[in-house]
Amino acid sequence: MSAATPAPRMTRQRREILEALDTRDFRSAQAWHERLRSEGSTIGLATVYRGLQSLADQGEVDAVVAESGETLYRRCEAGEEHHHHLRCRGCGKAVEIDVPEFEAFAHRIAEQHSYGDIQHTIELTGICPECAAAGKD
Amino acid sequence: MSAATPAPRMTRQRREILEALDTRDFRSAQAWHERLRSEGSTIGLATVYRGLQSLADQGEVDAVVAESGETLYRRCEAGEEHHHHLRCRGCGKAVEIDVPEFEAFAHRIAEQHSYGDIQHTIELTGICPECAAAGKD
DNA sequence: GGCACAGATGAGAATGATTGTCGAAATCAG
DNA sequence: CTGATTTCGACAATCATTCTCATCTGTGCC
Ligand SMILES: [Zn+2]
Ligand SMILES: [Zn+2]
Ligand SMILES: [Zn+2]
Ligand SMILES: [Zn+2]
Repeated sequence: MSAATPAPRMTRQRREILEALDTRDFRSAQAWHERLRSEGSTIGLATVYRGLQSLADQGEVDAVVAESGETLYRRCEAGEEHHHHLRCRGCGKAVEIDVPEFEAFAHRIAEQHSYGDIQHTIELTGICPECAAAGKD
Repeated sequence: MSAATPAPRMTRQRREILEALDTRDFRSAQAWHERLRSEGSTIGLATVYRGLQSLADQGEVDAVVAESGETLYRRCEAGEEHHHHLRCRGCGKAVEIDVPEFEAFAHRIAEQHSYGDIQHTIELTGICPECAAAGKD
């Protein structure tokens, strides 16, 4: 391995993105961008996309693909382990869930079928109490 | 009840789509369209999109959203129960898997957090033996 | 501090998947 | 067959995301 990832520079924009990611909600890149702008930042949309992707690669943020096909992001607990979510389709609020024994199950199944380089997705979505009360069903 | 779903008409195009869906692979709407065209059909792209979506609503085909955000489709066994897949990221080939007790687990978690209208996604992806041999890793 | 430069930014164009529009063609009840 | 309704298909329009490229800015070095 010749190219160790060349640590991203800490620019004003990157810092702003990190600071904006304070809520526990999953939001789209465009939504985070809007928020940053509404708080006075002049950051560009492309920069938000690049920043969030880079942070996701580093494991600093979680990224999930919604049914609509758009990618949603939220800050991840520092150095947290691999995990899954129960996410609200209305507001993006999510809680982390533990799926005991699933990791092992996945590998067993993969081996049975001789599939390699396994990845898995487990996402639960629903409507949170607040959104339900607001009539989003 | 005024508007009961007005059963879709069986047109030549709809029949062609069903016939094309003979392999066990997950492919994009565009890929299925290409195949239909290459086999002489004059069906339009929008029609393929509409048809696949309609069939997915009826449960005739499975639809999954890939990491890229594009939606992949494949015929589902007739009247089959809700299920999940182990899919090859190289060629789309998939096998259906059984995830015992997960359905119950999902509902228990949802109730603990008072989330309603629960849906869940479990997808395993990997590289199948053929694709691995072809060097797609 | 001051310099050099690779990496980062931002405005806007480009892309690519999907959806909308609308006149023409097909389906189906009577 | 006839007319009401639905579906087609070509193509324009959307929308999220990526690319281009001229400009700016951390960072390592003196
Ligand atoms: Zn909510
Ligand atoms: Zn996991
Ligand atoms: Zn299936
Ligand atoms: Zn394969």
